[in-house]
Amino acid sequence: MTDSSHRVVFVTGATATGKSEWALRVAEECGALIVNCDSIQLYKDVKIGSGLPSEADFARAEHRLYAYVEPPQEMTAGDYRRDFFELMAGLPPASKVLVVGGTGFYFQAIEKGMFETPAVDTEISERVRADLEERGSEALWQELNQHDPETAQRLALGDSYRISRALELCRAGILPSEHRKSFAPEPFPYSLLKTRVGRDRTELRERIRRRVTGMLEQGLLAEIRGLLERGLANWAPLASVGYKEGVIALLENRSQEWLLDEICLRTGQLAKRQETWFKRDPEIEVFQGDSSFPQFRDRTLRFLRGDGRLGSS
RNA sequence: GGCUCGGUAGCUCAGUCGGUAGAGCAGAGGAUUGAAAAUCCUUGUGUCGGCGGUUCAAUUCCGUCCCGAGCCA
Repeated sequence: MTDSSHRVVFVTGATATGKSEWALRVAEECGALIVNCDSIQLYKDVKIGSGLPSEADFARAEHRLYAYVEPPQEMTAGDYRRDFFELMAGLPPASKVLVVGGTGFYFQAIEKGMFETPAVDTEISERVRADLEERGSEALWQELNQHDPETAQRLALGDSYRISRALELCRAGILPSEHRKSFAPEPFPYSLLKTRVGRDRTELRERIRRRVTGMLEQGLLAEIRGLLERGLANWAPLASVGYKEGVIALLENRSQEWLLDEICLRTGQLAKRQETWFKRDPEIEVFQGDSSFPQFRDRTLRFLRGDGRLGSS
């Protein structure tokens, strides 16, 4: 992390906006490296449903952090951050990097850093999960409120996910609210440009439908069946959009039409959440639709070549 | 053609023993610090199928017509 001569562009955006293709074209032109920032494309053996780039696309530019995590291993934002900086540290000086993906939380993890909390015993987290099953999220919220009222107040009673995590820390003797308070984001160590590929909602829905149709034709269900046969039903990626619905389709014997509609619906909802995340950051430059690709291209190329910004640090 | 059951929010439906109506889903907006493609939060006025009648008052009762499903001819 000491070499700060790399130049990094975040290419963010909702799923199916076409950000991979945009990044690829820029990479081809200037020899940039493409780094994944998608929480599912990190994993091996979830090619079709995660929308992993094709072999042909992989051949167009150098790609990193794609399909490298072996099942049943699971990643966290912290793991991703570690892998990202390890990769960056190993690059030749003055590398050009395009970080492409739709996982806002992971972009945040590399840009701003994470709270430094010690690892929690798996025993404790398993206990919390079991308690959640038995007693429900409100009961856990009550317990959290005993330990750390400040954190409890921030969380909705139904937010089982965050309540569990916070309670886990409390039971391990850590106060989440204190970590939050003492946290100071460390500056990103490289020159950074943040972009987002925007897309009109109706157009995006059409693109999603086309893409999901393609996934089904390529054999999404067969891919899922294979994963289930390997005993991976509880593996995190199988809970993601496309896989979750596919598992239900297999178990409940649903029709292809049902599955197509269901995945399109859930993907659209995912896209909205992704947009909400990225919209929050006013530093992200938005490029709306195909007609603004030329501007995107100029902006990113100039930045990567180092003549786009005066005295950037 | 006759009988029966339906026609209420974009969809599926609930409801009003007559005082102009509400859930789930969808949609929209938002949150987000170690599972994040996850997990949550906020948000519901619509000629209650059309037209007539009864009534102070009808989406609710009555008549009739239209549409859908089923049964009988």
